[in-house]
Amino acid sequence: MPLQLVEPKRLYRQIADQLAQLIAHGEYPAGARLPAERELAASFGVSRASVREAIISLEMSGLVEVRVGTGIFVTAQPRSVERAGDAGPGPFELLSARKLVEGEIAALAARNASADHVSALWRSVERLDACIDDFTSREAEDRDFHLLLAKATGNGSLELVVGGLWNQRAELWGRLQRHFHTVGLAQKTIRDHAAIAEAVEAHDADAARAALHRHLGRVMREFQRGVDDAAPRDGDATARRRGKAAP
Amino acid sequence: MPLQLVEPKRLYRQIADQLAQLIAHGEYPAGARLPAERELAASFGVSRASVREAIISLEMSGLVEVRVGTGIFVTAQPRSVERAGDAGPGPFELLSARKLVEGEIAALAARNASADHVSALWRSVERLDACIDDFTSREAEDRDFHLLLAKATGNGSLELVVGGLWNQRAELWGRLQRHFHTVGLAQKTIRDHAAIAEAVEAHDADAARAALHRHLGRVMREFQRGVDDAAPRDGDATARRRGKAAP
DNA sequence: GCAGGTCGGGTGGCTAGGCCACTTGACCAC
DNA sequence: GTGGTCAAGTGGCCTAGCCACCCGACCTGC
Repeated sequence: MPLQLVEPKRLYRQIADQLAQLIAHGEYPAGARLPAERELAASFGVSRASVREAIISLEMSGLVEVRVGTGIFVTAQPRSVERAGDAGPGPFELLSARKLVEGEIAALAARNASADHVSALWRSVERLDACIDDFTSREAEDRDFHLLLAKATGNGSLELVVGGLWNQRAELWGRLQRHFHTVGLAQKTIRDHAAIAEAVEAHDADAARAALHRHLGRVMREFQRGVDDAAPRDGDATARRRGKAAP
Repeated sequence: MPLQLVEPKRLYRQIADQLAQLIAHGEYPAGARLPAERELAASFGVSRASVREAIISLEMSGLVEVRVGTGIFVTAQPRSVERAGDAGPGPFELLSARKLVEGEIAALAARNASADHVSALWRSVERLDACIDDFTSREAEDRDFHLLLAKATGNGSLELVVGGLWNQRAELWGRLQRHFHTVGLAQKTIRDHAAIAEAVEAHDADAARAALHRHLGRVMREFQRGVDDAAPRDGDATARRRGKAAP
């Protein structure tokens, strides 16, 4: 029993976390086949049902693809960011796109949000605080906050836009998460979200936009640091170039 | 066995879909408790394991929240405004979302566009002029222009965002057959696109944003006229109501 | 009366073991 | 070579059961 019985969180999440880590660390590269469910169950010391639940959650996150009768495969993702080659948008593009789009969304949300929307935002902040130790639910809560912000604009299309941005993020997830899963970072995120919620509650559009820009700006800087730490040679030059116009 | 044996997709997805429908249709309003897993299993005629998998997928989608020893609860989010016969965002929501998002994209494009990008925009305007009589290629050309504008920002994520907005548009038009697109409208579109291209070429961000706002604002007004003609009652009141908070 | 405890029914969490349908590739006959 | 068969491996799904937890009803005892 390598996993604690009834300690912190649901079993399938622990398993999903561990598998996600293995994938992120390159143990199972994109396109690779994971061990069979029965093997995973044995090696984790859990039942096959729990493994299946974990797999389903990974499937939902787009990290993994299940082919019946064949196996479970790591979703084919664009080449790793550490390699200079890039297919699809990189993390900095995504983050600056989010800054642009979600900044305006925050401003509009500040103008349109109802009391219900505001309290939903605050509840999300509280939930994030509550699950600070659980990587998976932290991710979900983060996403939720930004979706709630979009919802607070009262414009369903904008919700879908933000959802699309988070889907883009999911594609980068395996690469990003290594740099993004410290608790300290999550705590800063809580403060940022709270600042945004506050501005929305005050119906201050400019403050909301600014707070969101600060939030994502900080995330960009943190990620930059992560890239520098991981690859002090030229990783950041590559990354920085990717953030500018691509001729 | 009310559910087909080995038909289309995995069981848990079918169950999740049905539950999501029930939630969307207000069968289980926000905050309500779903029937117990065992009951759901019985009523669906499936095993509890499958129900659990479905619940986990709904949990991952943020539709549902599981409280151990207590029950499964619908997450407090009012996506159930199904009433007036429309699911998903309406045309006015989509257009104002595009105004918000693409306005900023136009401004950024004005700052970042290279000479190549600018000439690509002009070529698109010319092509639109050339195929003014062909409804289908006119549509494609229109879409192309807006995608080129996003590409001119140099940010791949923004291209995907605009692509997503046009997908929303495609779905909308599937629902409401009314493509009130006239040649006269297309000619105004050409002028609008030209104005945007001009502002981008001049690297004038504010002018670009304003030109795009004018463009989509005009489209909104035209569409409004179409709605009024077709249904003089309250077509837009519905749309407007959906923009406010849903109790 | 009213705190404070107990207890039991209901709920989700997880395990064990089993059967089925599907995929794949090796093997064999033609 | 081509085509078919067949068996092993895989995920899909089920049954049956025990456990930990939550909560309300029901008792105590002050």
